[in-house]
Amino acid sequence: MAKASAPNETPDTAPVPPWERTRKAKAQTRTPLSQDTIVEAALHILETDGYDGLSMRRVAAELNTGAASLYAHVANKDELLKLAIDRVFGGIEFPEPDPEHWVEQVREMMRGTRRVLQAHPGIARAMLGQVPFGPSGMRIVEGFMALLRAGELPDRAAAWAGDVVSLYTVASVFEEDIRYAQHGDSSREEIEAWAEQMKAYVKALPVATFPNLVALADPLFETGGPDGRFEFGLDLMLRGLASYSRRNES
Amino acid sequence: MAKASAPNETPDTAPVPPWERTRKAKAQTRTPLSQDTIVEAALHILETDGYDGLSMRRVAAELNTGAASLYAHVANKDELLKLAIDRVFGGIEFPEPDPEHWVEQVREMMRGTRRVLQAHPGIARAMLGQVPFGPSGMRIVEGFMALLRAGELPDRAAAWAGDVVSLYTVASVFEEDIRYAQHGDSSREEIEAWAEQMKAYVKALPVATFPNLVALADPLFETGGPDGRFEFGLDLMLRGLASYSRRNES
DNA sequence: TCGTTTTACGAACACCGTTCTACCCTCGAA
DNA sequence: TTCGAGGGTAGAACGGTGTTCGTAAAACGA
Repeated sequence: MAKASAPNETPDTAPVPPWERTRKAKAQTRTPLSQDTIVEAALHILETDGYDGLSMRRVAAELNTGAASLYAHVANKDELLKLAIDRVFGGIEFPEPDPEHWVEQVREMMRGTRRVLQAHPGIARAMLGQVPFGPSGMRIVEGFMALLRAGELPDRAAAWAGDVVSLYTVASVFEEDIRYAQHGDSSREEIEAWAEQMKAYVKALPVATFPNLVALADPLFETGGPDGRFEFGLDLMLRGLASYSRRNES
Repeated sequence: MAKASAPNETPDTAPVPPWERTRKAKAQTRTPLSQDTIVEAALHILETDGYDGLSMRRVAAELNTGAASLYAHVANKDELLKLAIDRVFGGIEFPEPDPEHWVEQVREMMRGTRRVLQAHPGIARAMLGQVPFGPSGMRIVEGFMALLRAGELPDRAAAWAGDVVSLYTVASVFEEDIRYAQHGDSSREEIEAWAEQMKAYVKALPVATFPNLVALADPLFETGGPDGRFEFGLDLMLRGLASYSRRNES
């Protein structure tokens, strides 16, 4: 189809002369990169390979291009992560504030946030320390502030609750990501066997030295389902928050 | 003093022949590496260069040796981090449990933990996802469990509180580490100017779209001192915990 | 002293983020 | 239509990472 074959598309009879510069054969049609496609590729890699699997070269390979090409669309890896985060924020939902049920609404929002983060392993790591100034991030923070204010918390309590409750939520997912990355190769049975081993180890500790650890071995290693611990910690925070509410909802 | 000079200690007159294998000049006496010295070097680097500054080559350079030498003493970087964590745990203190004041005791222990972690930037990152099975870690967890049980919490609440309260504490320090790493080159004035800029940006948002953000701009960007937000979140958790206590301490 | 084991360590491997340079393509002006 | 500017692509290279391999040197014990 080409009017004139490019040098490295020489007919089969003669190989490319070695003095010619190496240049990858052109795709038939050039589908230009864009920030969107790069972010989507990054999110896909996060899901399949986790945070440690995300490299610029990996993203470029996913898009069948070279790593250097990405830099025409994103300033650096950090910016790519920020864009990915804002994309993820777009999946978080929040309700219209209902002052009678603000505590449950905050709870549900954090549950939903957690689920969205869990769908993108590694994104929690990138989120820690980031100020959510992207368009979706601002929307989420506004929605969260609205719920907290519906609870008639003092302004400072509402503002800071946004920080600490979301820190806890993100950190909780991040810790799970780490755990998953450490054990991703193991089967569920292997992980459970390992946990049983740890529990047996704790139960066998000398009671004189570790009376409380031994006594709490069972609940310490009780999983409580996928959300057990997260829900408990969130509940602690919400109980504490409720005690600040002028609505006295507790 | 040497009976026979090693090849690369040829007298000044003749340089070492280039075909001879390169080998670093021997130190006069061989001070052997040890796990301890490696861990100490790692902790020192964490303090001066942060988590991102910690590489095996950097540790080796600190000890005037080659990175490969470290692997005779630690299995890998991950093990080095675990050892460093347990060293840090050794600096955490906890009181003898006093049932009348268990809430304040937990608060103080978390404050102390936070200070110890802050003294080793980056160690918080390494701690997330780790089960503290080193000798110091077990001691700390036992001490923490003792405080929680002094509060007559249900067993599950005590066990899980250990997880979620320490997760929050470690995450809080980790987030600060990230923030510091992002702004470590900036002066205090520059950081404050940047924060003022962000506040002005938020205040100037359209009120129709972001009524709650605009209304909370001041407290959102109020620092509350170095521990303000951490203390607030910890307080929420402790209030929530107290509501579970059979002592009804709240 | 000698053989074996342990420790040390350079080179190399397979990766990383990013920059530099050259090439290619598109578009607008002359 | 041609030419030049600008933007995008992408390989090579730079300076880095954790780790392994193979070898030299030191330490240890018979």
